[in-house]
Amino acid sequence: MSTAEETTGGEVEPWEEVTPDAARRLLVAAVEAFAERGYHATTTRDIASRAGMSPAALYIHYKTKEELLHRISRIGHDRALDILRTASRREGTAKERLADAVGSFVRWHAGRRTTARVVQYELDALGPEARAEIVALRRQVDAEVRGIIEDGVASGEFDVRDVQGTTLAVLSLCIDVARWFTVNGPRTPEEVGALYADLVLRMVGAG
Amino acid sequence: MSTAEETTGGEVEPWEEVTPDAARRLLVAAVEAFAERGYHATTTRDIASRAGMSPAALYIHYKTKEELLHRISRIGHDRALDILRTASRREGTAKERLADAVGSFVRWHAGRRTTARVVQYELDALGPEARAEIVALRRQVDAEVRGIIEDGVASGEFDVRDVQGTTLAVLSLCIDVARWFTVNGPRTPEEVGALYADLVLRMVGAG
DNA sequence: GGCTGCGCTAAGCGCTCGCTCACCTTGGGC
DNA sequence: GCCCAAGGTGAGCGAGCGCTTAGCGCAGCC
Repeated sequence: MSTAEETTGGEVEPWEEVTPDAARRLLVAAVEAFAERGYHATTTRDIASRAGMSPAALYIHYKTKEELLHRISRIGHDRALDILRTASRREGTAKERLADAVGSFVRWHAGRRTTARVVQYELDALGPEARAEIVALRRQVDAEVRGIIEDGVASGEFDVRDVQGTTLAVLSLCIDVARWFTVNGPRTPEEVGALYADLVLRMVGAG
Repeated sequence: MSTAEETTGGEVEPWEEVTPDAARRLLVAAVEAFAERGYHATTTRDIASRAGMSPAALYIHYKTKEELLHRISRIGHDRALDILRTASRREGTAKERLADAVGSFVRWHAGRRTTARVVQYELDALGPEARAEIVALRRQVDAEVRGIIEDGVASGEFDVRDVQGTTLAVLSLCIDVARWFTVNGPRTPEEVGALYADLVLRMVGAG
């Protein structure tokens, strides 16, 4: 269990909060389809058939295709935020906390790449209200990383001229992992996490 | 003119190679639409009406909607590669060349964000042969950046353990600019380019 | 053992998609 | 002044989309 936790960057088997079982199967199918082809290129028939059900079954558990994306995005952002908060609020120096935050955040983007891809790149497919809700979560993600960097600057551990710009760059680096990472590649999520943590420490002058 | 060149990261008014005029207007309209809503969410009617033409006019100049994306992606990648090659082959130390490459590459992604967005994020919408052609160009992009980093390591200017991994991270950082940058934001393309060049030099141990 | 309600399916509605086709307009050559 | 190619339009085709509806099978209760 704890091994699996480490390899995925935090969670054993996700979506356990989604019930009943048929709703979860549909949601998992939607994550895979959205990650592979994108939200707009995915049909409700494709999602249903991946879940082993008829097209109409989707509408028993979800009002629209967009509600599926919203649920996925919401749960994914909650999880991402949880990962960063855990790293941010542990004991230790700012350097240790930043390395932990970047390492686990990157492991999540690499290890749970299908989810991360949907979460990070399908935001624009949401309607205005749903998008506003998610954007608020993203601001909290930004605040969490910025907080660690500010702590490091205050304690003298870090040497950063533009805190907000550096925060943006750190998150940017982590998020883009979801775009290029593939399980067929030469690196494991752990290796990428360790490399990126090291690079980020250099970026803040603590390498 | 040279001012404009600097603000956009390299080019004054692009797409000049696309003729005749109607074909260029359609292509520019497609870039805007694809960048705003994504390839699959864009309709041929939307593209044509942005160009001030009827839906059927598109098919006089392009065989399919996908051919439009292919042309955009090809020209955009050529331009991106050109920017990196120019920086890579200028005279100067590896440190200067890497700062120049990252600075101009980032300025292009920020200043010509609509194009960059399509180029970097709509690759999967291409068919197999077209995608293969673009993937080859991307390998050349990677090689150009890796070359500079290898030069810096060889000359002792850089301290990099994992050259390929660091190359990936540098490109990743630059590319993700196209995802988050907005003209309404607080930073100009020049400012982001300068900040990112500085951060990248730190990543390679030359900050 | 019959009834009820829930989860699901088969069929299909209305719509919009990418794309086509028959026809129209226009500017240059003779 | 007439012709024709090039470049455009209006109308619409077949297909596939998101989503709905009528009804089926079956587990649980009396």
